[in-house]
Amino acid sequence: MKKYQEYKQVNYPEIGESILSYWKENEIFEKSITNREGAETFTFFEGPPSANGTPGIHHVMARTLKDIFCRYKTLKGFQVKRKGGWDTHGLPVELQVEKELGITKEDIGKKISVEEYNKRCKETVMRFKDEWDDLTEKIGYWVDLDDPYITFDSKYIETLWSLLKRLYEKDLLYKGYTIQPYSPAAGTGLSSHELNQPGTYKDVKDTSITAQFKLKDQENTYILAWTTTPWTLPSNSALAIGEKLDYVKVRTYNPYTFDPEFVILAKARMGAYFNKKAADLKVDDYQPGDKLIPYQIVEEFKGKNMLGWEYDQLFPIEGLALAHPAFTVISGDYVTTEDGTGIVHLAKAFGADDFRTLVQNNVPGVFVKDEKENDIPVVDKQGKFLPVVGEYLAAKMQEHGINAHKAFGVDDFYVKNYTEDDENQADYKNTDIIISIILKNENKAFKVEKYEHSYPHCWRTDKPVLYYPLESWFIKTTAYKDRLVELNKTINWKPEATGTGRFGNWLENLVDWNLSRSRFWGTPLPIWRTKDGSEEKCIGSIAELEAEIQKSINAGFMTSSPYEGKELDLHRPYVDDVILVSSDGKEMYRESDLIDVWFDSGAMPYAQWHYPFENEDIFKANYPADYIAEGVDQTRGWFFTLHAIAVMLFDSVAFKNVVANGLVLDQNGNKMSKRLGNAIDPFKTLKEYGPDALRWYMLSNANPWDNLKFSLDGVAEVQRRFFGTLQNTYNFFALYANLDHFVYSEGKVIPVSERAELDQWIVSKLQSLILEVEESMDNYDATKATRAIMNFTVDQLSNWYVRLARKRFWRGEMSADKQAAYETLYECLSTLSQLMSSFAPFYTDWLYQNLTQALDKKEESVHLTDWKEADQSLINSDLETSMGLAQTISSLVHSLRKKEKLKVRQPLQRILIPILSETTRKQIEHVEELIKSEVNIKEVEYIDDASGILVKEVKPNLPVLGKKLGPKMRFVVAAIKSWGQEEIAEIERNGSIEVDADGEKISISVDEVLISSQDIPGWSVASDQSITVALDVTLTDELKQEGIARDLVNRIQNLRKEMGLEVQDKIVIEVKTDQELVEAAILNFGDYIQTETQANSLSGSKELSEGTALDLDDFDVLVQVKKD
RNA sequence: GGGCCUGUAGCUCAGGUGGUUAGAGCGCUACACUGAUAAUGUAGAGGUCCGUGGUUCGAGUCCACGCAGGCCCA
Repeated sequence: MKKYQEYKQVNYPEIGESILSYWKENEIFEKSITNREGAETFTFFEGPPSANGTPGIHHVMARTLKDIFCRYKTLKGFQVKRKGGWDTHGLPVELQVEKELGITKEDIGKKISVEEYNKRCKETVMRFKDEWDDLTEKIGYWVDLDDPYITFDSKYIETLWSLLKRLYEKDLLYKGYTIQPYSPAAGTGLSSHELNQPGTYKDVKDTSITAQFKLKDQENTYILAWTTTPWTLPSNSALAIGEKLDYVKVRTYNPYTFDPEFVILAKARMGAYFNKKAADLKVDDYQPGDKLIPYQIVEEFKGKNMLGWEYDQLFPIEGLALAHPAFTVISGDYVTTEDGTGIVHLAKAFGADDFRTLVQNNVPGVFVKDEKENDIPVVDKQGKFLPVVGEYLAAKMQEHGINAHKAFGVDDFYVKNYTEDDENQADYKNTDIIISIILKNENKAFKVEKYEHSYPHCWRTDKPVLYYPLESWFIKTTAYKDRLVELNKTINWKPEATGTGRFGNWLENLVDWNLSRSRFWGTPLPIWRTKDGSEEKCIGSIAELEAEIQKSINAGFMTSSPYEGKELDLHRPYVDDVILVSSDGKEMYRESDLIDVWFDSGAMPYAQWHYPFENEDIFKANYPADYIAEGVDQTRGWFFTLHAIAVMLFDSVAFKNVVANGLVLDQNGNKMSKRLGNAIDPFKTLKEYGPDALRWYMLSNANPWDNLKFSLDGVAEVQRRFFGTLQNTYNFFALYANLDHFVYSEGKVIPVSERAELDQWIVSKLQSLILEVEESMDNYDATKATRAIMNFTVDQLSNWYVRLARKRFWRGEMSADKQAAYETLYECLSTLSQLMSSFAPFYTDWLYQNLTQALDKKEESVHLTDWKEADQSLINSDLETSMGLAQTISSLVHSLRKKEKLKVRQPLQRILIPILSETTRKQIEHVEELIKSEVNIKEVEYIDDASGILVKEVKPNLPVLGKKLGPKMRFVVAAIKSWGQEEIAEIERNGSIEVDADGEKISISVDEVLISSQDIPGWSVASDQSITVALDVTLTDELKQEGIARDLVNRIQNLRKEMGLEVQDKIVIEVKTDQELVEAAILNFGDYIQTETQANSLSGSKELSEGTALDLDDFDVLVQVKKD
């Protein structure tokens, strides 16, 4: 009965499948959690995916990354609960449903009821859940799929409401304005999605003005700013510059009034405002009316220097005056020199950038008060100036004698073309033109021209869009900005730059969180208001809602609860049917907004447990998260909303460690897309390569935070090179262990100190590996860990240990040495199965089963084991250095043999190694036997000072000398390079030597130089950084004979194999040769040949007629091999 | 336009705190091994470290400005 299953071939996808069903049958995942009951918790939060599309290969990356640290921490003894989750609300679902139903947003509530529509959304959003679950299982991502949190669930929404209410009570939830695209013709806001419809952007010709803003307290000096929306100029409250841009002050004349003046603009924009032909004209020679206007730069400065400059309000309209810092120069990060003057006019009400920049600089905007004392812009929702501006413009028209196609009353100043006036009639003037003329007349315009540009239009009315302040609900994140920044610094970001840069900078420039969405499928905002806005209620729970409904029924506003006798659903439209009653008995209606879906996911730490309504203990034990991971594109999404809610409501971080992974691109570095056909199907890949190689490839190929250029060849390589090698190593072990009936028995093993040096070495390496993997994983660096494991497995274990130890497994009966070799190899394999199990969960469990099937004491799965700590007493760095030397020396000898065309089978007498220190000598002596057998030589000779043939070389120790000498370095370096053997001997003898450095005497000590051995004169040598090896290439007859004997063994082994003999079969050999050297070889090395080939007899014969002719380089031999 | 990331061999990637001859794997070439065998080993060839300038005795590494690609945001 074989104790260790042997495999001719392994099928990795099959291993994946069989282990998966083993896990399911035996509930291994569940046990990995229940096993750790009472242990310290390690908390992981699942960022919820949306299941309304099929999963891609990049999800394998993200989910693997999530999985590995949870598995690792479980092995380490933590209890790691991980609840799955689904993101179910939001625009993508709605758009998909609209598309499938062939409707638009307008139709919802008309062609289809909101109830029906939301039902469709709910169905659609989980459409691909099965596929997702399938992938999750197949790639071995352990997460609780049976009891996930779902964001549309009523309990989930109830938690959101309670959080919103807490924000509301802390005065952090408010109704404000945000600048949004708005269609005055349709009277409605437009979403960015509506703006992205084809045909929305059209090329139009608008009147553009470069206005002159007069600097305060400076005569005739103006800042120039350009706009394509002159009607926003009365609302100007600041000017923005780019701090790094170059600006000039130019002496010139106004082209309309011919007044002499100084204007300020970006240097790079001068070409657009001044005629080059006028460059040589004298400014003083100008006569009013001259076509060419001369100009002269009188000053140059950076934008930064302009910050804080004050200027006079362009339209000094009574009632629109503003306090400082209005009408000053501020910094705008988006200012460019691509068009205009490099100076941007800002109107708070009519541009999102303007609004943000002004708010950040605490500059007030131009508004008037309505009857409720609210700020409203000077353009109304029909797109028409309020009378306060209208009066001013009308008066100015009179003053300047401006005639138009019609008489303008105070209420006739529409901005854009929202009137139906015929633009072709005589004297047609729109508001922009009227403003232009006024400014020209008042020396406030430097240039007025028609400008063609692309501008968005309302898809329904075809009229231009207005950027306009619309009401929205906000979370006042800015109130907590400092705390958000501060707590972010305690989070361990991988990579760090995402935390300090991308996320940190974003926090530094924080604006309030716009929570409102005008859609249907999402979490409703739980705020009810009276019609006049005098009273508000924020509902924080279902119980509270029901109580309020009861009050409302009592007040007669509702006849019954819409939830009576129905399953509770907090979505629209049901929640919209709830009318509440105010304290003074007025009707209250719900604010129609839904909330941003990012609030849904950012609230998952609380909502997944229905906290605070339930599970307080679970919540408290699992908050904040120790670890989360998502794509770097979530920085301003999930990462931010988690952080914001945690800081604002719990004064805590939501997560302590976060890995932000990059994108998965195709192998050429292009984004994968189904449309381009370069997307990789994860299911197909899994079927072909199995989950382990795929996971391993993704983790080891590049750091997860770098983009991954995904290549199937790369997966294949990992499978072949790494898993293949490991599997070969296991097969080797199993083959011989079964032959020798070896079974590993813990507690009865030979102590490592009593095992062979080679064993001690690999065990030492293994302990070092455990430490390295631990350190990397504790630092959330999986790539480092996987690479270390690969290096150990392939280079150390397989290519060195197994190769050198092979013979110990082969022959003879079981011995202590053999036992030690088995135990050592077994320990390496079983330790690897655990070390690797986080990354390659299927294969390692399979390996673990194979290794432990003969044991009495074992776990059901490698994933249920306890982490085997490194035994640091077994780390022998001296031995590791020795073995390193052995590897280097062997490699050098191999390269010498190649150069001399002497194959390894030909034994050679000796190698010479120059030795500079006793330590090195001892380290090499330690592994001398190993070197000798590895490169097939008889002796190692050491050459030291006493030998008299050692030639040394000296180099400056630059890092040491550099600090001491600085600029004098080059003299000293030159001096040291000129040294011969005498100087080297002197510094070794005296410990120091004096050097002339450009006339100065400098003492150089022996530790400031590096002495190494050089060529041995007359020998063939090879050297590495620190070691030189010479090879004695003399071939004696005896060496030649031994070479022949080895050749013969080699050929006979081949014959045995051709004959199909088993390892243990015995043979008889007859050899015919007329070469003396061959005969001598058979005579002198007959025993060796027989032992090696398992021959019972070996005889030389002159008569042999049949047999195989062998070509031994220099000789021909006839050999006959028979089974005995 | 802004923030952040990346750029090293044909390909995928390593290269604390600046230091002498810039490394690994794959691929390629040659050889070896043939009792791990549809495996394995060894050696070799292969580099403008994206560019330009700067700091320094010394720069792949630090600084500035660019170029190319990417992500997020405008």
